[in-house]
Amino acid sequence: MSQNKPTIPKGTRDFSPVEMSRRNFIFDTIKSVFKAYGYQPIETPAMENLTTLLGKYGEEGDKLLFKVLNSGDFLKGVNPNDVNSENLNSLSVKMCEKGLRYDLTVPFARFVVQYQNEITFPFKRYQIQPVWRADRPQKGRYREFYQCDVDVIGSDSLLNEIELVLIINDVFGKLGVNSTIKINNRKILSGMAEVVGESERLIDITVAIDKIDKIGLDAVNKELSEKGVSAKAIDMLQPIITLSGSNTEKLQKLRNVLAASVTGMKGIDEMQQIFDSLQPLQGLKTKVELDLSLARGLNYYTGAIFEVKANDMEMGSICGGGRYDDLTGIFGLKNVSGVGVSFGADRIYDVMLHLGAFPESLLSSSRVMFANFGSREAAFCLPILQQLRSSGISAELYPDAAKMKKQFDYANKKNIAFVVIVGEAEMQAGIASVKDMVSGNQETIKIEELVEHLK
RNA sequence: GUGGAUGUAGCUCAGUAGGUUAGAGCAUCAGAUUGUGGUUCUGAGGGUCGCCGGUUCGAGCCCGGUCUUCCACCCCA
Repeated sequence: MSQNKPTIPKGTRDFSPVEMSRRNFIFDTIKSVFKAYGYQPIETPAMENLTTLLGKYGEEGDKLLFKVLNSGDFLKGVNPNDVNSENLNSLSVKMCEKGLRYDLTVPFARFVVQYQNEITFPFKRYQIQPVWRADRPQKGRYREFYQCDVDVIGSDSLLNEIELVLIINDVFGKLGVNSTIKINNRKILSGMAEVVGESERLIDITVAIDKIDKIGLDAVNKELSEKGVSAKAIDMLQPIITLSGSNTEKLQKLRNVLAASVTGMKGIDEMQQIFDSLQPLQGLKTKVELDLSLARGLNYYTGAIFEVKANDMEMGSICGGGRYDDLTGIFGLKNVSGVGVSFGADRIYDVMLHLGAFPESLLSSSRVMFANFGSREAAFCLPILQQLRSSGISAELYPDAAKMKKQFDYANKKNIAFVVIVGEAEMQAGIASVKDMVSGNQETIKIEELVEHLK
């Protein structure tokens, strides 16, 4: 018997009924939008083979993978000489053949390759499940959190990118979260690196300029220099990093700068096409802006890159994604391009809570509670409750014949809209006293008219 | 992984130079009110002061370690 207080692991959380109703509101909203665009759900296991996960998220990502210790003799195959801290990676692979998934995209790629003959392409799927990262927790960062992924795989068309923008717009519109979609293209970034003669440092360059909003231009230049980017190249990068104007103005300027790069020009064309298509779509509440400083660390992106930030609260990105031309290639299926985004439900929750964006109605459970006066009255009420329920009115009977004060208190705390009182007198007369818990008014209703009255 | 803060009742926090039985508000429960909540009044319960160790006659307070949460970096949803 442990005397210690029960706890849960660092960075994980329990969710109360109130929190769950809010979380479900987010999940249900997102799901309804995904369905409206014809996406179908899948699920994959919490654990994947470690070989599926390793090497997909960069060096940093590998470190953040939770590994699952083998069952039984996990030291089998481990040479005592191998046990030292310089050898942690190969050691952990010997003792752990499974790991918790780090995101939903890589398991999805695995899924697509594994079931390629049963899938109809283009395959539009959504997936809402938790993922785990051994990160150090802080604001908006958890070790267990939910991602809500939508992806189309098996189609090169830019219509998919456009559709994703519309989905993002719909989701945040329905949730009432003002946000901005930042969009960039990996090909433009490649073109930049190519034009300044630093192609092999693409990742370093993108990671550095990704920070411009946070640390400023000077610090970005310093970081570039520290990463070994030549002074000349940094100089050439300046007009690109600090590019301003409308989306099309930016693209125009870029055409001049990147004229020498075939890849870069292709990226510009792609972006132009996306913006042109979005132009005539009215009612797009969410701003879409070309942001060249948007890089995103995941190195499997090859085309468009998306990131969504909440306008009214400081929070990391609440949604992100992009196009990956060859993610399935590493699992043996070549030439299949996909594009998708992932909504961070937990961050969206934090933003909505901060903004007070959750509907009040989420707090109530039943619409109606019947007061309990004893077994005879309760028995009389049960059929009435069933009638209400079958009419779509959620109703409950207080389980004990407790004091009225206690029963009303309960209804009050649970935000129940009406309390129905059927005691001896009401039973005799075939009526019910119905109290509106918001206004405090109470009226007498015939039992037969209850359903109609409470709708 | 690096650096910094934090931890006292269910919650939000007091706690004076280390000195008897550690306090408040809110919440909970009971009563005032035997068929009426959200207002009021009265009373009650609830804490090994995150955990482990050290210094001291004596530690909530000082020291070391550890864990949690939070913040910055790294990276990211």
